[in-house]
Amino acid sequence: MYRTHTCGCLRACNVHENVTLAGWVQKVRNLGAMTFIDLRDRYGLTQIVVEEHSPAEARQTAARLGREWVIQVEGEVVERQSKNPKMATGDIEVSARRITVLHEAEIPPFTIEEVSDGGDDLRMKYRYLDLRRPPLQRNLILRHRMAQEIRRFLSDEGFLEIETPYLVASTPEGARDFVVPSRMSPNQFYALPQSPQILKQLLMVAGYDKYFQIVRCFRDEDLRADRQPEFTQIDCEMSFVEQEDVLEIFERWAKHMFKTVLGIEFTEPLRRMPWIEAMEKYGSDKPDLRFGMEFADLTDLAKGHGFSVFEDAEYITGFAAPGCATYTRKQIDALTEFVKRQQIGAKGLIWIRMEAEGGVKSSIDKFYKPEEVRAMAERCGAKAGDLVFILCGKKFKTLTQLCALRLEVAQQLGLRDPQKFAPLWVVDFPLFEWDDETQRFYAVHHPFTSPKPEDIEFLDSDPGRVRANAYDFVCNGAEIGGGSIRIHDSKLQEKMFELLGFTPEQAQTRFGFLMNAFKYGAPPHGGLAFGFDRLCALFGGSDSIRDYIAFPKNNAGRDMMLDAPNFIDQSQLDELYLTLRKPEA
RNA sequence: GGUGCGUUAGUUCAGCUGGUUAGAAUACGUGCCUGUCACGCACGGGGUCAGGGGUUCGAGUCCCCUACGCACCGCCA
Repeated sequence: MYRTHTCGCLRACNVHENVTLAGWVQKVRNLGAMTFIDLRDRYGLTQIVVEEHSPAEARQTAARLGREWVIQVEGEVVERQSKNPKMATGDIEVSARRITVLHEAEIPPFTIEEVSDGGDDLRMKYRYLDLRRPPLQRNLILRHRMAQEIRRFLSDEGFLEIETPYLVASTPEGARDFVVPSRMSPNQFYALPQSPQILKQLLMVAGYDKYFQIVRCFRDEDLRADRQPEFTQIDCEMSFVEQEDVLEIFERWAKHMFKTVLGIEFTEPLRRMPWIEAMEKYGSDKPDLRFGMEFADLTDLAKGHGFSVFEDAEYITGFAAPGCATYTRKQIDALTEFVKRQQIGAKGLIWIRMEAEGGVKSSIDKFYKPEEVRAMAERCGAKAGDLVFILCGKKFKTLTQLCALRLEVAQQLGLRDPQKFAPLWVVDFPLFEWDDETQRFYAVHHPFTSPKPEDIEFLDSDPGRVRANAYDFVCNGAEIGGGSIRIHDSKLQEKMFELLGFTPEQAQTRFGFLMNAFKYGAPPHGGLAFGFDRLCALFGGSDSIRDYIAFPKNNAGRDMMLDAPNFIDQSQLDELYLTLRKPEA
């Protein structure tokens, strides 16, 4: 037996017990006649002490130990002469009788402690060492607990966990597929699923009316801090439900997660915000509601005074930054530069300062009377001491730009508190989105999303006006989940394909198996999927999902530890009838 | 496809308007130390300044290209 206890469990009540521990040497402190060793496993740290009266062999072994050596220690639990209140095991230590080296270790490339000195790429390359650190262990333990709670809740609600295949057929539209060549069908390819969307709808046709799966999904798109090429979804689908049923059960689920995992209770119903309201008040379909600073439409107040910047604009909107009237010219200039950066693209930033003494000062004083400026500021909800920011231009572009500014200001004011949670549903998404470049409508969600019944009459006359039975679960400015009620009527589905510019033949080739399945009796159904990695990062209070995935990929989609992707042998290529081509220079 | 920032000791970083032998902290090694827990003290080893090209009497420092990393825009039905 390698150990009788773990490195996290011994307490004062264990004093005088003879124990055997095993783990990694985190640190050795040699004081001459006595040596202290911090021994680590995933349960914690226990201090080992080797003293002058300890057996000579134990003293000799202790003298040669290095960081990260794997050792086994036999000894007696003793009360410490000087306790360490910062350690869970700080009241005791193990006086070593025998130390066995199970494996020597090279000097690690970075320190493996609570706070590491290693940079991102080094920690990624030696991920197995980084994973020894308590913060990463806590993250993976959190992930495990969340997975357990998800399964418990959904299983109790009657959902069945059913696996769907990873080798499926490629369906263009949507994200780029990862593709897998088939040896047995030369020149043909499987695709890895972007999500089990169609398969879960087929499960509904098959009569499994409550399905869920914690499932890996694959998308060959560029990455971000919150985006990985393979990621995990909590994928759910239900039959004989309307939007209200789906929202009800998953709102209870979300509250269950907050309560059981974080101990946070939401007693009120979650806010449901129509998409258009989210856009007009926050400039985003995933508003961060941890703080206010709502936008106000100033178009009518601002126009008609001969200020050409406003006269030429389609939409004028602003918000009040609380307590920012004291911002210096330099700070405002920096924010102006921020919105003018290429990635945001505003032409300029207009400001109104509501001075604490009651005066009003603005960058547009030349064009407006003080009471006109004050009226604009007050519509933004500004009070004395606040600073109002205004942008103008094309409506949705301006709103998006102002959203970036709102988040930046909130960041500077420390309002994006990771310990605070502001969940909500965003509902009533538009069904279609017009693309200027290709001059056609695209499905905002996917082509199986059902329109709101009351908007079906506009499908032909004004497609842009049609709202969808689609919904997103949003928290702290991040889209955590989303879904829709699906179309189960084949006539309506055909109409959708037509509006999206598919010929009946194209629709048949791409989605024929789903359409054919529907012919045999499709129940009304709908569902949603949550991004599990994002949910873990949200609960853990982090913006980056990488630290919640045991073996993540880097910015360029590479696994720096395995050095994947990589070249394969010519014999493997031959077997697959593949030839390679040099990338264009 | 694009933008920004970065790459100097094992590691994290400093190195100003170009100018003698490139520094600090930490890690590592050796010695001393009986209550440390960020142990302390002393000494020591450790550098292709990412790679290539250019400007210059002279480049870690300025310019160009390439590679790599991070963040973002596009993209992600």
